[in-house]
Amino acid sequence: MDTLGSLRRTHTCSQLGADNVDQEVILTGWVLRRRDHGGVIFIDLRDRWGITQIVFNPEYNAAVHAKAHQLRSEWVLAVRGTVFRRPPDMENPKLQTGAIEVLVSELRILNASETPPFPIDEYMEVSDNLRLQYRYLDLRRPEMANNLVLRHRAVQAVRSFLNDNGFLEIETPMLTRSTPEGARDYLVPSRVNPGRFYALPQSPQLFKQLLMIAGMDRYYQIVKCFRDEDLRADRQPEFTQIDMELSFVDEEDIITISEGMIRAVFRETLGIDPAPPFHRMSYDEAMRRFGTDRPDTRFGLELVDLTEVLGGCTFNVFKTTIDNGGIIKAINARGCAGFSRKDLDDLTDYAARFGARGMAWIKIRENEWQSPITKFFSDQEIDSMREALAAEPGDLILFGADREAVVNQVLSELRLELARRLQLIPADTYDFLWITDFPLVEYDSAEKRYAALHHPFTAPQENGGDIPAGDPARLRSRAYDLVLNGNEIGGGSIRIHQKDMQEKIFALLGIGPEEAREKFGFLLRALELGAPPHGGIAFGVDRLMMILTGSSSIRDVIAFPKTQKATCPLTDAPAPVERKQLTELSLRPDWKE
RNA sequence: GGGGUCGUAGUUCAGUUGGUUAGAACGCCGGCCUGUCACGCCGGAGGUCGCGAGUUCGAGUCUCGUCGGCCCCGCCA
Repeated sequence: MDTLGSLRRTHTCSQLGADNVDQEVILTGWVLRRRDHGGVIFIDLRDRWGITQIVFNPEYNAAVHAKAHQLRSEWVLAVRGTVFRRPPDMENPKLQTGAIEVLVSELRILNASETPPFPIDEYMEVSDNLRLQYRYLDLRRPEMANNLVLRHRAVQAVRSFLNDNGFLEIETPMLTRSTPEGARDYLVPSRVNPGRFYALPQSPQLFKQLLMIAGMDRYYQIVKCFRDEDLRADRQPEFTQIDMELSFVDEEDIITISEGMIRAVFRETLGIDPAPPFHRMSYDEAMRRFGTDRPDTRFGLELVDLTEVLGGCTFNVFKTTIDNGGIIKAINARGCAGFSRKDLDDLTDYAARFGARGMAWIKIRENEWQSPITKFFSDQEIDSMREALAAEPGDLILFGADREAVVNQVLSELRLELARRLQLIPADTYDFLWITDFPLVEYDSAEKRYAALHHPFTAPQENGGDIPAGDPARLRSRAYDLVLNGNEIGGGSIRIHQKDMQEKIFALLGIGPEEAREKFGFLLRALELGAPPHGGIAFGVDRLMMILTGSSSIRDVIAFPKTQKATCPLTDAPAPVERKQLTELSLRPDWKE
């Protein structure tokens, strides 16, 4: 084994080209592959930046060539050599450095490597568990390394943009207090305060509001947030937000700043310029047309409400649904009348995953509406449906009939599934959409109370002063979400900055004066001491990077992510602790060891 | 808490109605090879079929349980 000594690389493995011919260079990196011809040996040397072919020729340097025979995958090298132009027919257009190669005159083996447990190339899919167990090997793969590079560039673009716009980057505590509402907290026991617990922040929400009250005016932070809920392909227990808050602003200011920031990110990463202003749509319109508050507007297949049209129909399922206060909506799947029985069964099964108890359909033929349920509709009802859906021969109509929430969820998911199957979603399209005018609260039937749709500090729109008169569900909030290709990538609101209003909202949410004082007393007090009007927004970095890199899982843009059971196969966290540690924390275990 | 799916060589996978000695490719080891670039040719090693029960003359294959990966519902203000 050799030492690095005073050898320092002169170039990375992506830098050398025709301009460097005849130069003596020093490269460092890992052995990606060796091609040993008995005589000449070729090694693809890899570092974070790229790949360069290095050559060992016995006629040029017999001793170095002999030494190179032992090289194996993932050995760590430093080499000194001369850049040679490759003969024209031996250039490798697949390599950035493919015009040249480096003929090695000095080889230092800095470390050997056992045969890696999986190949460090893009040609074989490796199981997630193995990848996470050897994440440091997984991250050597250019695809993964490039994801981290792109993430770095995105975050730097954010910092640069916000710095240029008068923002201060300020850190907020990771050890804070648990608050009601929202997700389950990760708790941290306090050693010096037995029986008391910190919570890891679900977001820095209250601290950033306090920073506004402190007069910081414009704050941002690229910050970890923690939520102890079950994982998904786009959800990790710890995730990163671009969190910001501004004083003396309204919705338009936040939207403008956000659009500028997103634009900077896209320019610096993909080289794409998504020119503001982005489209906007009210929550009500999104729910009506797409059945979701984060519609993917890259394709059609919109939902059409047929409740009125079919109010008098004799089809018992529809009639009963409407009589019980439910709704009927439909999607016109254009040109899909040729779907087989199996296609329709598959779609019905898919719909069932989201709560559908069935899925009625009609195939529009030249001469008839082909369906088991056509006979229940009058000519007038058929005409009305034809008009509402713009139905033409060759189309397929899919129905949802249930409570409004169920119909919307089922049909919005069905819409996405149809678009995937019919390949209606254009690639490399980035469709931004602001959703505005959210409801302030929604009724939680399980808890039998109203819950904040966004969070309890979101300001109501102007008539909010009338609370609790009238139907709380009709109140709109000053919240906004940014949706990109059907993914919620950011959300925020103008906050309540007056104590009276905050107390009213707490009351509406069933948080009594006593609980409010105990849990949010510090906020209410701060609101009494000169709180400026303020608002903000937070963007999910991981989800944004998922879209920018085209990844199918959030794990591919996080250096060390967790499995779906929230474990880390690399460190084996979470792990048992010494009994003494628990004792110090005044915790007594009651689980089986 | 629930549903689905997968688990076989280092890796990715195949393995027929339950039936002889569990295969392939890549990788690995050895040999040959001076222009390859996912080099090539020849040879070789490598398996508690996730784990545990059960059914059976016989289980990689069937049943039950269990552990783990992934996807989803619930959950995620």
